[in-house]
Amino acid sequence: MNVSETLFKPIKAKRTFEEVSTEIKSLIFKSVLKPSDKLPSEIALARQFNVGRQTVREALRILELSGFITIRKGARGGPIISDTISNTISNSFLDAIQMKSINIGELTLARLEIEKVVLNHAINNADSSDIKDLQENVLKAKRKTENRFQAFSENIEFHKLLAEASKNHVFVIVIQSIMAVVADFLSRLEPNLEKSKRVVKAHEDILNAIISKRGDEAITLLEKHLLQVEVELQVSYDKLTRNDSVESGKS
Amino acid sequence: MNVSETLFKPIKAKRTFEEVSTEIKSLIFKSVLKPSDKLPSEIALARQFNVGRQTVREALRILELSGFITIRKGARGGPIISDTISNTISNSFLDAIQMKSINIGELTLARLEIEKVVLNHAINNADSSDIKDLQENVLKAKRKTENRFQAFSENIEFHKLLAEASKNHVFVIVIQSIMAVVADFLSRLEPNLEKSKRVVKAHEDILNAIISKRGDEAITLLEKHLLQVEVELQVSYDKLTRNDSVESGKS
DNA sequence: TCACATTTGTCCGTATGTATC
DNA sequence: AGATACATACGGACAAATGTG
Repeated sequence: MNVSETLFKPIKAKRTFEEVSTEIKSLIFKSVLKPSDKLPSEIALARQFNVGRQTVREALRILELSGFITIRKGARGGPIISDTISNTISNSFLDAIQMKSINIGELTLARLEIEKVVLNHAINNADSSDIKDLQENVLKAKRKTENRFQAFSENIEFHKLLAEASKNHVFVIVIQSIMAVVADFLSRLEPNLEKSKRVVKAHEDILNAIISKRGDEAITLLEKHLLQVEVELQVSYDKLTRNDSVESGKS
Repeated sequence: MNVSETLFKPIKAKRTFEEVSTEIKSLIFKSVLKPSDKLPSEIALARQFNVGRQTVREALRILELSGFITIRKGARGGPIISDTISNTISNSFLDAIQMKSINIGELTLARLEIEKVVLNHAINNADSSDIKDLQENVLKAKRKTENRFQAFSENIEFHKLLAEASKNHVFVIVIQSIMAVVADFLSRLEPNLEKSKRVVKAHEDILNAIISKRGDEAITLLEKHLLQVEVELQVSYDKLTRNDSVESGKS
């Protein structure tokens, strides 16, 4: 009868390591524990929570995978509160993408549509600080390519900075997740300086359009840019998957 | 060896439990292990990998949190390959949302923009099977509200079905993640049958517009629907956060 | 209903590798 | 270079849960 009560009550018996991890997690949410704070060692935590070390370890494993803490080994090491959690979502995203075996066209389509929306908001909401970040990003990427290095991470970062200029955290998280997938695709390809240069140029053009408030042009440029990337990605990827007998040797 | 690959993957695959978890994960990716397959017990895995049981447990913990396996206790229990991984992303999303303390307006704005895009693709790509799923969803929700029950999960599901009709897995994953956040917000509010009925009605109208190929109308209806939900959400939420000394009592 | 076997959950002791001082 | 502190990892043990006969 009382369906509504049981509906939201997980009858799941909580395991001790889950209680420990959620306890620590909630301390982080409440900002009692802040980024770069150091947690007690495993042994100390085990004593304080009155549980075994293995239990603590599994709790720490969860927090680590969820991106709340990083763990350093050695003296003065131990669990440390992380400042970012987003790369964890990206990892989950990557897993899901791999499970669904998503192809480049599908990825590009979704990316294009969502980034257009985000760019639109970025154009309207970007302040001088955002513009400065974007300019520095492009400049750094430019210098790198001029020195005959690829600007891989900078070119990924550009899109994250655009998302941040939209002033909407949800957009930021979504774009970060998608860019992780894009980066994963890109990382499998062989380096190509010319392509990297073209990307930097495209970013520069988009940024200039944003600065001079030519919103429609910025979106058109973004569209062209992403479709161009897709073509290059597709070509390289086909070449790669042709000899795709990638087997990890047994040991 | 292959330095170029390790350049962007300085992931320390050093720890033993990580090697174990990635090994099992890759078996899942290669479909050697399929959903509902049963993995050996911890002790058996420890023997086969020639590692300790603690190491196996930490590897299983990772796989469990990543959504690849579920674990049952007791005889004939053990780790089982899951068929879905998406709820994991949603959990990470929820964590990130909580960290950034995202508000309802921000969430609705992003949701609206992204869902409009997705709906657009759903209108163009939905086949008869998608329409049938959506119709059944609305029908089920309707019956539930007529029997004076809320159609909570059905109303969430409606938006996921819309995303699936877009025929783009990336959209599906993104929408699922966002809806997890929405569901989280909603679950904190007190049940309200009238609101649930209004939502079902809105879904029905949107679905009818899709069926009769009135794309623009469908989008307009969606827009109205989401904004209406936002208003209700905001009102209820303000009421809720007024007496917000929410403390989880120890038991 | 009642044992029984299986498997996870948890704790403890110990040993080793590693980073810091 | 040596001592210290910490994570990592192994093995043994028992409790709790759960399905089977």
